Amino acid sequence: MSPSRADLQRTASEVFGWEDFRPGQLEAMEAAVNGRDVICVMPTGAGKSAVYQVPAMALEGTAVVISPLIALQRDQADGINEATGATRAYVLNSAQPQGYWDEAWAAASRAEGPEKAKFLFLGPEQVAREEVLDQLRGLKVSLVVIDEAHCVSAWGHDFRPDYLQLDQLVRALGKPVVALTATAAPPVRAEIGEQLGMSSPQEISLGFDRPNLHLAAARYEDAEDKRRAVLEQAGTLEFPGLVYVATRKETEEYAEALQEAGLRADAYHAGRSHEDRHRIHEQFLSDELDIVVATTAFGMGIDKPNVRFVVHADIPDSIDSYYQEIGRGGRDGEPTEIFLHYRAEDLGIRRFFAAKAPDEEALVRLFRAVKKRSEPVSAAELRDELDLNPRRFASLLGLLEQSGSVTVSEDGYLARDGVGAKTAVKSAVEFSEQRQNIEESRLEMMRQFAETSECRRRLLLNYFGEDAPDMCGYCDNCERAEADGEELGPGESETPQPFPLQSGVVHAEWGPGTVMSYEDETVTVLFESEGYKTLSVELVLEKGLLEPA
DNA sequence: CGAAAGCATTGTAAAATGCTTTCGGTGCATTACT
Repeated sequence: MSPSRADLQRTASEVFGWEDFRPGQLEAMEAAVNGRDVICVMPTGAGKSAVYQVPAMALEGTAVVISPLIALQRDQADGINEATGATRAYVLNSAQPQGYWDEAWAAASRAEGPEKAKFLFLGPEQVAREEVLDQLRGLKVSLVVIDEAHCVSAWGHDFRPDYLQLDQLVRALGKPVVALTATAAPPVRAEIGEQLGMSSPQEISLGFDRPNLHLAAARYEDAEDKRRAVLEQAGTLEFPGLVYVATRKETEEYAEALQEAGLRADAYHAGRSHEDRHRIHEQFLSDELDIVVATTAFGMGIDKPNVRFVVHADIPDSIDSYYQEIGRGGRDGEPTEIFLHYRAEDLGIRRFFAAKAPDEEALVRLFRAVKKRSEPVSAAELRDELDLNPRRFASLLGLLEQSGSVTVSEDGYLARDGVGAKTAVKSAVEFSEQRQNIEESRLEMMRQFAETSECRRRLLLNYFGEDAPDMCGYCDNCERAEADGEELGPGESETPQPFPLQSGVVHAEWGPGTVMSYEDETVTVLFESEGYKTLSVELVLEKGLLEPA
């Protein structure tokens, strides 16, 4: 029988010392113990870990936790082992000796008791290994947990393509999936569900509003003007704070300039040594640094309450990334300054990072290798045969699978009947182009945030599918409007809103979509296959561009 | 896509101009070296 609400509460209290739950936590836990897939969207610090840790301790068997960073896995495992006073969690990766793996497998196979492993932490790369998957199949598994689940869509396609094979794990274990993330706009949520092969997941979203973050932005024509403004501002805001930039070189340059101004600043990016990265992280946590200037490398797993500002010297690639980064500010609920320094040219480097066309020649070879077999073939066998670099291989195979030319089952990959190499490559390329269109439209939404003259908080909340008042009163645009004596009460906005927010609409060319926001006499619609499109409300009405779905 | 570095041109000396090339993020695992 599955654990009851009272069982969950008792486990939380006895094992972890948590006496009460925050909103959404219990709901998510109950769904999981009752065998339902869950996508749980909660800000960091809202107790996301509890959502899987409590059910995993209350259920029989071992939870398999997939997490993107080994450092993050260690933190979680240490927390569990400390709370339980025993080794209940194991972190498995290539740095561990065989003996440790053996010990973990043995501990997971034990009968329930104080020595049984209740959690195994792995990265997607480990789960993609046949022998690891076989071992997992042999265990009694309670839950499959995907931590930082937005990585599935952000990293899965090229950077860490093994994320694309997680549906194999889900299928092989046949247990409820708990996907956890701090940010996920509707298309990201949809992709998480799809990539993980979740069946009608329950979506639990805790609310995206962070009222203590003061949102503001400024636009520049000249790069040097922007640089000066960033440095000047960073010196006057209350510490500690974060400055996000696009490149490693910029982290070094800004950090140096800030040091020369007498501040305790350092540069953080993935090119620095492990020692430096660790030291900077520690110094930031203990308030020994005023400012960390960082690329996107700095962030996941940082839970510091008193970050007083988050300044972007370069625009991020999407509102999802932006929200994630600014969300590291003001966790203590105190007023926190969030500022975006923007130049239209800065969008260029984001386009560059997003632009990756698949290798058609390699796609042909891979598809032919699958097609010449009448029986399903394993990924490992294909990889050995084709001698492609492993990363590219996984990304191409994922593309063939997602574009529908290759099917995957527990036995392996099989070409779909009647599909030729030419068609397969064509669909894969089209699929990849469509994904890029969506990426481009997400960047376009970020540009809209940067350039808007209306309430920034409303734009953010609408992006995540939440309703919001016309004006929040606590962003630069609202303050300017108030100073100018503008007053926009509800329903008084000049632009007509022909379709309700979040309602379904259909466009003749772009198909079905969802109304996300109204802004400056335009309406933004999220189309399933095209991403975000912004249309003039006047034209929509005049030409009948949208029909209610 | 855009910034910056590298290089050649200009026209008789040095530095300024303009064209071409290069480079740019995120982490796992693995491998070849100290």
